[in-house]
Amino acid sequence: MEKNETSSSVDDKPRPWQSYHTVYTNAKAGMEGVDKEKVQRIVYEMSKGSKYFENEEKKEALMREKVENMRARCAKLSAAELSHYQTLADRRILELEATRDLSRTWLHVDMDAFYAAVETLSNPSLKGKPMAVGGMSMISTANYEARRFGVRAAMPGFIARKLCPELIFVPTDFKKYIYYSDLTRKVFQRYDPNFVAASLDEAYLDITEACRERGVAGGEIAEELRTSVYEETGLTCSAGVGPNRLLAKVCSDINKPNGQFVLPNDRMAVMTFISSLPIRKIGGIGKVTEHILRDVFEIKTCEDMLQKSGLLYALFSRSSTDFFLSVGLGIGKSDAPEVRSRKSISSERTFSATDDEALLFQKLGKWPFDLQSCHSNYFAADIAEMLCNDMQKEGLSGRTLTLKLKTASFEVRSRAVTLQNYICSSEDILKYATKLLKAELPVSLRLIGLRVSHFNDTKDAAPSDPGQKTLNGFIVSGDVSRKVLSNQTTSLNLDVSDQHFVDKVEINFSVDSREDCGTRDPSGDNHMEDLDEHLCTSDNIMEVENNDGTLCNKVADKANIGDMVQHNREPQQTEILQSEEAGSPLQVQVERSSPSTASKVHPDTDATCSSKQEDQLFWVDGYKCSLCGIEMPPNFVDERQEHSDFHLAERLQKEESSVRSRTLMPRQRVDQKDLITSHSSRRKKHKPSPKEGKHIPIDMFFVKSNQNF
DNA sequence: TCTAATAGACATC
DNA sequence: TGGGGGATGTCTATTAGA
Repeated sequence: MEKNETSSSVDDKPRPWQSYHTVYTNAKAGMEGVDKEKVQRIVYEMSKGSKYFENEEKKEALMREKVENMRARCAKLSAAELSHYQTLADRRILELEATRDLSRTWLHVDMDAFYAAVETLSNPSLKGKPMAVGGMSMISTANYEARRFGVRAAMPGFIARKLCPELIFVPTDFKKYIYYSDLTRKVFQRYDPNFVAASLDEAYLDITEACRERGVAGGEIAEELRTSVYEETGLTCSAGVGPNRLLAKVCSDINKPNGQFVLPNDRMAVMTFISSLPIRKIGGIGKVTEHILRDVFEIKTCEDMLQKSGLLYALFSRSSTDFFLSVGLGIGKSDAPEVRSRKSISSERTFSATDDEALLFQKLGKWPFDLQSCHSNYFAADIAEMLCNDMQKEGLSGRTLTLKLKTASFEVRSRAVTLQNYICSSEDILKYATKLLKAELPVSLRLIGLRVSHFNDTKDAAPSDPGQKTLNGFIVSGDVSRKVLSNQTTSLNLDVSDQHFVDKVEINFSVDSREDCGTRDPSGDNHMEDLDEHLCTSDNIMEVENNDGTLCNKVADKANIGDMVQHNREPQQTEILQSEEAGSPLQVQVERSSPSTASKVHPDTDATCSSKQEDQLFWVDGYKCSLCGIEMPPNFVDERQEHSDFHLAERLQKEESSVRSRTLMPRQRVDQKDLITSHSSRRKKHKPSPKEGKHIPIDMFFVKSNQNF
């Protein structure tokens, strides 16, 4: 619909790029004179046909659907209903108006093109030249010279280079940014010791007391602060002064760069300011919300929110409506923000899309013993380990693990499991993450992420520092090694902002909190150990494990037993396949096999129970399938078991087919093949959806499994 | 009916 | 030539279990 509207214009030439909505053409400071149509066309030309583009189109279609649904709901509202909702909305507006606080003065400081400015400071030859901080895949910041070409943050480097061929790319260097950020924060602290750092380059200051003590207006303080920042860092910043944080932030953007804007603490002034303010300028209203509000309700400015308050009240949730109406009134938070503790911690990596299952598992976590000599790539990435490191640095343990996946077609999925006990070790994270990932296979992925939430004791958890979270993300994307990350994070922990947080929260990173990490839950019961029992239901196997010292050996033993048993499974084949059809976990059957039998057979030497030696599966060098070459580490017990089962079923089918082929007609042979394929794909694929029902929590799954036996 | 868990979407820097 | 980030929080819808 919108496509049709925009695909032709005055001269009737098709302009398909006009319907490709990207953030890249949005107004941003320094982009006022940009030829938007040119930028849009180049971005479109470079994007079309790509998987990313296709996904964007899908998202666009979904958004249109949302708009249509909402329009339909609007149309269904009767006059009586509308009047009812208008009454409710009017009442709510009065309630919100009563909360308006004009007694405080907030200052929002935003450093101008911070990373780019710091880079120019340390390399003056960049001055006056278009420059971007980042790389070919993504840029973090562009200086104002580059912005004139349409280059901006969050734009892929290769598109930026197309827009501005002379663009200079500078890699991110967070040590520098943290150093300069610390300098700015030292200035901020002089005006508000409890300032709120929103990121490395942004902060909110309550300057009410500073203004009162010195008998000056907010604008004067802003001017003085900006001068101090420049004198002490050589960097410019912009500032906004207003009665609350929401307005102060909007104000700081008005005279960017190196400027400021003061909104008086006066209701009329606020309402006038708000009346023509585009909704997109408000923090919290992004591309999608703007689109919906504009296309469904014709809301373009903040004032329009009040005009359409009845409809908003009718169609949005209470919290969304409250937010929209507050925006319409220019009301924001003006009290000291409560210190929020961190709610989750995560780590994710983007890589070249692959459906190589071994590779995907490898991205998730490394094997718990040294295989470097076997396969150097196994240490290329290790998300579980990185997450574990980050958690340990902050003394966190949590009981919900979420696996995030981005498919080759840019579709984002998440799969979560909530455990009965808290985890923080990389082994535990890897164990559950592997289960979650396994259930998604086969799949081609370009990103894997892990997040831990539901922390052990949120009261004692570290407060979230937006500066740090940003830092983590960019350091990793900026080709900086984990070692650097570690150092920098440590350094940041000691910087001004964090002292500031520490002052406020009295965080306790005591040994106790670390002791809570791992497999022990607050009650003192060790559910994780229980779970291990469920995982490995053979008492005999447990004996072997309990007598064993290290985890590595435990895992390896488990795996070997699985491998060994595999070679003895031929007589049980019918039972195994039936069991699987019934939904029973195959691994349990296998692991219940007698270790004494297993111990007689070595995977590499077994030749006793196969009719055909060449069809036998064993793990070359302990990790590579002898039949198809797929690589799976020994601690991937279940995966290896399933893999073995697959080959076993395949072989049986082959043998059966070869017998039948002597008597079957060609068509019947095809049917047989279909049968195998469908069976095989059914066993591999399990992709639960909200509609289909919930994931069984993993620990519950194993408890149930155990009960079955 | 309330609550917790899950999944996806959206937003920010 | 191909190449489109990472960390975190909030909200909403849906579902299942207590």
